[in-house]
Amino acid sequence: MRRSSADESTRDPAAAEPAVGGADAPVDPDTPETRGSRAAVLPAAAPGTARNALDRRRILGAAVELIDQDGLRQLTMRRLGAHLGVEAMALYHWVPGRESLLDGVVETVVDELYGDPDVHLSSPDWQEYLQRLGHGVRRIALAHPKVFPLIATRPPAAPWVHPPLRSLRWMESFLTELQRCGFSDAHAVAAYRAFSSFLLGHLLLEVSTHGADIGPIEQEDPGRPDPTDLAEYPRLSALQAELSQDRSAEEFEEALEVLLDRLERLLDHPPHR
Amino acid sequence: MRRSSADESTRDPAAAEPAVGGADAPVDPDTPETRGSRAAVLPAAAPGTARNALDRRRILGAAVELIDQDGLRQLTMRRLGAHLGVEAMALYHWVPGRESLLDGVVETVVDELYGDPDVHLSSPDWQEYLQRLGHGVRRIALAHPKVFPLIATRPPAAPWVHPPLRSLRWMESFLTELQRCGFSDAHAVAAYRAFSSFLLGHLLLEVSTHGADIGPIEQEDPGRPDPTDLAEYPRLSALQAELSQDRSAEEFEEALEVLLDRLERLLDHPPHR
DNA sequence: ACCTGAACACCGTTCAAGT
DNA sequence: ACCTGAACACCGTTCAAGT
Repeated sequence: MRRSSADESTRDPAAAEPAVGGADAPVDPDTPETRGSRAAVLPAAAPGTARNALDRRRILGAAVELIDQDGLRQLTMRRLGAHLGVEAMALYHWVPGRESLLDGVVETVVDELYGDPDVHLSSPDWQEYLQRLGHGVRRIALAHPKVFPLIATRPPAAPWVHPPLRSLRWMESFLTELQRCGFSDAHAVAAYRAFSSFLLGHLLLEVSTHGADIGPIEQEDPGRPDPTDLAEYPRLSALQAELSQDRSAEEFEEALEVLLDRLERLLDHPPHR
Repeated sequence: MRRSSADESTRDPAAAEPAVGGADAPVDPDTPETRGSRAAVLPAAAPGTARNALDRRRILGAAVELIDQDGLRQLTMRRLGAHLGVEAMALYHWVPGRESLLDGVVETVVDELYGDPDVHLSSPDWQEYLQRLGHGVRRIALAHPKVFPLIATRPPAAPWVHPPLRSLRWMESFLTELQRCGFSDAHAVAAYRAFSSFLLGHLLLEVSTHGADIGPIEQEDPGRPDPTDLAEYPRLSALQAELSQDRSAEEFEEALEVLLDRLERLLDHPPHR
């Protein structure tokens, strides 16, 4: 599955143009050197010329890779350095510290939305816009199930920047689209919150079911013979087959439809102010 | 700072009666000694008799306290030991390790539902049941905003044990109530998943907005003058007032109503098998 | 039975020193 | 300009030893 697709810095298979490092992409402002190095180092870097050219983007890519593989707990400055063929201390030249590294990981993964050919910043129909956006975010969550809890729980930059979108550009796009289609100020914001909440709940449940974890319990502990002794829970054991089924895809589809219907009804009501 | 406030085990100011340690509260099965010590040590323990009686419950209570105060990252075996007036290594007699400690923290907080006089395991009306249950979970999330991300993201014991309920007993109760009211197998399970997803999304968004964090960035960094430069985002800056408002309570109420309506419609449709 | 001291392997991070 | 070595303070965890 998760091939070594990130290795040759071909991290955005779809969008060759703006992608992550677009000039106006919101970047972490606290590392001034990125501004210069980004445009210069990255597109050049012929493989073979400078073998171990370290830079912020390569570091973040490797960090995502490590979390995808081994989980968040295994992402260590020292391990990340080793993975990149470098001492851990070299990373501090490109990243202020581990916390900021995790912020960068979240930003990197969320920014994959820009590379998704099925998601657009603008669309004639707001319902199609939300459909595509929702499915795009879902694809990201499923592609990085061990990163998603981080996306969901990292403290937002501002209190109104919600997970899982977490991006000023997407917020701007979201609000613009809906207001262009007739949503009032209050209703556009309400829609943004309802949409975020829906995505967050559904996708966190889905990746959590798929065995995502924050931290490594990975190992099957043979000492504990399946802690689920259902003897005392008759309803539960009767429904176990039903409970074990994974209907996530259908449920997502249906809940999204319900949400869109609900939002559509907002359009008929006058703004409440 | 970290006073000895937990020392006299007066950890539940509000609920003096059943609270966390009801006799039949589900306890972590992997430490057999709890079964004995619980009933014996805790209710007895006249303050002054055995000053530093350590046990699993006191440890978990102190851990919750520390996370509530200082955040997850500050919860360290060594700090927790110090908080309890004991060397860190003493904790390993009552708890297998840090991971299991965190599981216990989640269980402890979720079990506060049993002490909530407004939430019942059974109710004549399934809608009232879900209303009370939902509000109970919300109260817990707001009471422990720094624990809730842990509740939301810890890997579940079984793939069908979802956050945020995370308890076989509540699952059993949930399914029993709905089936008693006419929900089919498939519909009861679908309702359980929809309800979990709604609670998870809404509450995680709410506590995340309230500045919960997993890890300590707590400090206001004066070097970074508010990273929100909205110059390039006209819609966003126009709606900033709207976005800054906290309508969480109303939104919760309304979304819960919508969910209940949606579930009610399930009752009219024949089970799809 | 319960706790401690000392030790081990591993963290994140700083900083002077290398090239 | 970029990376390394050594060091510091702090982790989780083990285990023999104390009482």
